[in-house]
Amino acid sequence: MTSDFEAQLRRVPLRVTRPRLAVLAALHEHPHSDTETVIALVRAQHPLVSHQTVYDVLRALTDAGLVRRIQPAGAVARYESRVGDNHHHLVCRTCGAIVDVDCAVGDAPCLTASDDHGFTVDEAEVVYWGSCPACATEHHHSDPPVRRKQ
Amino acid sequence: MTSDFEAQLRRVPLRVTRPRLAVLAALHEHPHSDTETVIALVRAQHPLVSHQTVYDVLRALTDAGLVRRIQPAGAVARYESRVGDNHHHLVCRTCGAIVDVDCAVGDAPCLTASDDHGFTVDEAEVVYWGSCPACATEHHHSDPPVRRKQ
DNA sequence: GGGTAAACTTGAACTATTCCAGATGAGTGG
DNA sequence: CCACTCATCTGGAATAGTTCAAGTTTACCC
Repeated sequence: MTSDFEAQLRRVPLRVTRPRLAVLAALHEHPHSDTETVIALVRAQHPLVSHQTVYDVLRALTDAGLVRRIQPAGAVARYESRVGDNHHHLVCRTCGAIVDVDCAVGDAPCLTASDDHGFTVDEAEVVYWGSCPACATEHHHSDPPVRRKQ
Repeated sequence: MTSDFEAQLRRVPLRVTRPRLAVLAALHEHPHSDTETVIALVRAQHPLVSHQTVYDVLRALTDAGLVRRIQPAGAVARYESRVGDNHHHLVCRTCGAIVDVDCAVGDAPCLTASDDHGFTVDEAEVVYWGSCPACATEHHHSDPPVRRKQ
């Protein structure tokens, strides 16, 4: 498990450090975590890791393609370690929950705009907005509002 | 033109004020503007309008459905007055330019996820990422990097 | 083991946005 | 047409997420 993450880092290549292994492990077990959550998870094992290091690591891993940054409108950045496919996300407007959803129509149609206006398109990102099962059933209570940036 | 915006506000209903008319006019002539740009456009006619008022107006108009907020990952919020259809956007990774694109497959398929995991989906947002014609041809120069938040 | 660039720590800075309290004014009813 | 009232606007301060910068440590190559 750990050696798997080590191999991922060496393949990129990036130096193998404790903070990077801890971030990869955290995202593997808690997909769609935001930075604050990743910091807490990393510090559970290595209390002395600085927040700046986690920001640096997340950027390095994202640039290297080992993790993917997702940022629904009005929310903080979240990260996931599932990369390489083109899957999309369901996002709950109420509680912010995110779940993966496979691309509905395979790869190709997802990249095809009706008129590309001369753009060179390399990715089509789809976000399905709605309510998760839990929030849909109790939307009349005093919902604790999600912290949103917007 | 101005009376058209006035009618829009009364229909919602929202009070008709100079800041609101100015924001609607600004977005009508400069779609996909960010807040800073809207503030500048409004102040061209009404120099004394505060930035907080523009933020308030944009929120009120968004909540009322007269404008739509769009916020590509890692960028500041932008606004447009084209509402009511479900069109999508092409976004240039280099310069941040945004252009509208009609929904490729009509309405219904756009709302259909391959597996909704129990979510109640009310909107499918599609962002096509790539390079605009200008940036695609000169991507080797020292591109002035776009100010991005991420 | 020693050298070196990459990575980490610490602490401050920055930016977009929001919060707050008080002043103003648009719409309504007299 | 005038007064009332609540929505709206002003001005200023605060917040949160993220980034910048300088100096120290450490992973990797020889």
